[in-house]
Amino acid sequence: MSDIAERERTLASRLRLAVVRLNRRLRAQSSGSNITLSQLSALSCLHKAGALTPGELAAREGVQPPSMTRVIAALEDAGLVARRAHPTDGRQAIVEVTDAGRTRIEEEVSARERWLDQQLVDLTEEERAVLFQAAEIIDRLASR
Amino acid sequence: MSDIAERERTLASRLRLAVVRLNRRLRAQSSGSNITLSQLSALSCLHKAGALTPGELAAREGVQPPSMTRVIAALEDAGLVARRAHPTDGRQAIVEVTDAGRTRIEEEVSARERWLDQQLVDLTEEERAVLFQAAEIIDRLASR
DNA sequence: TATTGTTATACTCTATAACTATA
DNA sequence: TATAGTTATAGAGTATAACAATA
Repeated sequence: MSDIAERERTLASRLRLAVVRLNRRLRAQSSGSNITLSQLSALSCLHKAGALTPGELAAREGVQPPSMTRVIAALEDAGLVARRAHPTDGRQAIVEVTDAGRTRIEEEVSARERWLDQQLVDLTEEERAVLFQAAEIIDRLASR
Repeated sequence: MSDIAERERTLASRLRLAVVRLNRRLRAQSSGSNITLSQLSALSCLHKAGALTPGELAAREGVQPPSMTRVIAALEDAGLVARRAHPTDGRQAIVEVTDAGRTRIEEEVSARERWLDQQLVDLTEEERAVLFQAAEIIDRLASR
């Protein structure tokens, strides 16, 4: 194995472990909160996009449609999103964030990310800059 | 909210989404494979550390003892780790990787990380350097 | 009485397969 | 017949609470 391939294997291994561990910590923050991490993620996505069909939302979040069905149902039960009919295609639906959902996003994001926020404040400016760039790169990887 | 706090909130939000998405992709690679991502992670940890008690292993992986009990049981069933008695404390056990486990680590790591490896190869040298630094920072955050 | 580990139980997240309704 | 979405089912991953064995 060449040095470059070896370094990449090490990078893959390190990145995998780091991501698995941080994901675990982030999910653990959900205890006692109102909505789950997946629900918050989908809600944020809808908030940015405006309104999407369930299929579009599943594609953007990178999950299969049945997984998104459950997330949407939970958000709808909580009154945070609403469905309306698609104007031209009776099979599809349009999902959009309600006023209550918009209010909740701000509350939840700050509540759920309090732990992470605190960790980030403790870093140096340079370290935060690295994470900012890394987040963009990782997002690009995971979207492919 | 100050500009710095706002930027940190954005960073936390971006980092959270990136980590959730990459974690999902990494777990999805498990399909068709032999052991799960959690099992591989514990196995790699034991491989590096030599031999650990279940409690030590749980602490290093950042999970609760009952979660590690299940992971160890699966690895033991597969013959990849073995237990032996603790020399001085009858309550504890020593878990270590078997020869079969050592062989499997190399196979699995390369098989499981093939997807991630390919993504990393497609990046620039600078992007890989950012991820390398980010992995260290994230691991430090998640360990606290 | 304190510590280590396991068992019992439950919930989140996600997938695939099968089904329904509409195009 | 093809597409969008849901329902049914299953498995991974993890936690807390209760228990057993040993210190």
